[in-house]
Amino acid sequence: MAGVAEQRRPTLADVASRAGVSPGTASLALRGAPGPSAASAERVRAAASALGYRADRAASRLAARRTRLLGVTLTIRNTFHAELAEALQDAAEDAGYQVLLHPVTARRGEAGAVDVLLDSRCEALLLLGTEMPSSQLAALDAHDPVVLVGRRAQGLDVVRADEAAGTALAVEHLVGLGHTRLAHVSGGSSDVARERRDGFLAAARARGLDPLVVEGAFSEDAGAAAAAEVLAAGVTGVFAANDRVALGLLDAARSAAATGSSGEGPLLAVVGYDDSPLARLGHVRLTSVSQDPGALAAAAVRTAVERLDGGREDPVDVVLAPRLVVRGSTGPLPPVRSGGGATSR
Amino acid sequence: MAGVAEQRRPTLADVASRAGVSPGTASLALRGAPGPSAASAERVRAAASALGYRADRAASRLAARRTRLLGVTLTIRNTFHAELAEALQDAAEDAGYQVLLHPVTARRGEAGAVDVLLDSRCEALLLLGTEMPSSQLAALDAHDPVVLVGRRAQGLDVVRADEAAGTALAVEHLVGLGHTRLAHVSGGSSDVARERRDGFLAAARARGLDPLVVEGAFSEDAGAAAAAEVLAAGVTGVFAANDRVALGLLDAARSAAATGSSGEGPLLAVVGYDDSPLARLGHVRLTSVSQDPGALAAAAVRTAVERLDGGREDPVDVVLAPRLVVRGSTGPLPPVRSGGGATSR
DNA sequence: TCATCTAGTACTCGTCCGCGC
DNA sequence: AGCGCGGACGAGTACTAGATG
Repeated sequence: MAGVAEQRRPTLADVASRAGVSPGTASLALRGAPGPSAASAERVRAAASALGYRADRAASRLAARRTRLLGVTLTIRNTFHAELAEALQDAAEDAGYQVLLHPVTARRGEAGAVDVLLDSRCEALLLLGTEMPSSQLAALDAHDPVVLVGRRAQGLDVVRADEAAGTALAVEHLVGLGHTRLAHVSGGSSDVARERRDGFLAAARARGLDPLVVEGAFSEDAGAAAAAEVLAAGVTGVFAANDRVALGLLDAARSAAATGSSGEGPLLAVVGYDDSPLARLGHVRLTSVSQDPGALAAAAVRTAVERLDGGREDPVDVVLAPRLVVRGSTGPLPPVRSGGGATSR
Repeated sequence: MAGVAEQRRPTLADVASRAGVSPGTASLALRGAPGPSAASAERVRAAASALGYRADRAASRLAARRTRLLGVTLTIRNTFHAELAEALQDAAEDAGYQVLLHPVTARRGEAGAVDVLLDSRCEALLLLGTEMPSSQLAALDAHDPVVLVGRRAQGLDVVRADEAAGTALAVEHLVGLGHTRLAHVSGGSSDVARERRDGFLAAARARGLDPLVVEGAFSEDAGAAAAAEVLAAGVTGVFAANDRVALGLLDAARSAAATGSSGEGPLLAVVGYDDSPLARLGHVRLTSVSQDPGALAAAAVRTAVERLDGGREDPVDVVLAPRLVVRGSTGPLPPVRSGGGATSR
């Protein structure tokens, strides 16, 4: 249905001549910059809207000699990344920047995404959950500020959640509910998984407990696989390495309870990690540690802007306190639940 | 850690002079365009890589008088949109275009996202699951080609999955397994929900069945709420309006089975819709109708490119056949399952 | 003479800057 | 001083005209 009104897009020159001013004046007026008188600014605005003028961002950025663009790479299917990206958008806008998102795809990979961002002259790179080797990261950072979100690296700006604190929150919550037989189903051997496991052990032992650790992975299957051992050990409170593990665990525990002797429903109080959409599912209602994407995003933008506008040189490591989102999957000991799995609301 | 090598980025002119050719020749050589001799092309490439030159995309687009940019709006938290976006990236690349993604955020909304894309001079707009009024869509389309993905609108290009066919696939699958007492838990009153309900009724009746329809919504809670009615009616096979509904239903049915008389596990075969990550969860293994994001993305790009490069004027309605992804949540009648819910693998 | 290659210039569209009024 | 103009500029591409063999 296009076709008809195929005339050339109006340019700034068109607006200027219609308003009877020079392009320079029109540019200032449209950006609300000081200079033009109120009267000419008004005439320019009127002309612009009459013509349906919209500034060409590519041209603006070229002429302005800076782009005010923050490049963001993310694994777009990762819902946590998605939430971060959304929050970054707002945070960047507040700082007078614009976000350029590029997903990491199977075909191009992270390096491909970064290339696009660099070719678009992003002034800084915010990498969500990057898996690039740190030598490459350092090389990038030598040219443009790089901010890592959710991953650590020597000598680079990092914004992350405090894993130990999040873990402690979970343990504290379980203990507060009366659970003393605790277990952790780990996420494997990655940095993050290790931090959570070590944090769990430290927090539990600090409370005089002798907790169980079942080695696992960041998957539902790992959680399900750990269920038998956890139940056999008489554990009542579990801290899972993340929500997926928690989900598998809950599900397996529920099934075991259903087929087993007591028909009382799940006997486990389970805390997850990430506060993913999974945790919010109506029938799951998983208590989970939230990394607060809004706060992480704001910190990431702030970190980049400090480098760009503030002239900071030394790398920072911003560690944010997570918070615990309590839902139905954790209850006091002995668990008082309806047979239906999640607690009644 | 930046700072040190803060010299000006090399430009095409730098590359050209180092290679001893004119900028025009260098430009052609770097793009692999015909013109330069093999020898000069090689010299240009060498100079470029020696200098670490990367063309400025903004400048290129400005000079080229076209951007070859496809603007995509999406609800980034929506995992289906995320999968589409990823597939669009690849499809666009194959067609010689580049995708510019802009998430719809709470703050700016769809109109805001579209504005950014238009200001970036995207040549066409691919809107994923748009909720814009069709008058606005028509206005956009009058200026630049608009392709709607997953939503219908008069007079506009549309790419979507065939809901009726997907529904029929689900019914056929259940009937093929021996189920004759079928039910559908609907998704409410939206267009898509209605198509799925009507498709279900038509497909079931075409097989001489008298199916049950429980009105619901696109949520786990709706699925859980429908469970009692479905079970009481003696239904054995359910087609849920989407995966979330299916999940709620499965969970409630499983709980009912656990507390109820027979300890045999879920008695329902359930088919979902969307083949979302939810369906793939290890402990869920939900049979689901897949809209095939790869195919949708390819069709969407093709549709846009036909308008841009092929000069097509009349709107098309591309309807793609969905496919059924069979997993553990559906089994033959009587269901032979281990007590653990999902079938053993 | 003709195809190949190349240089040079015009151009894209805004923004920045120096200068006059 | 406040306002506004004209033109250079940013980093490329398109096109034309000319040189080469």
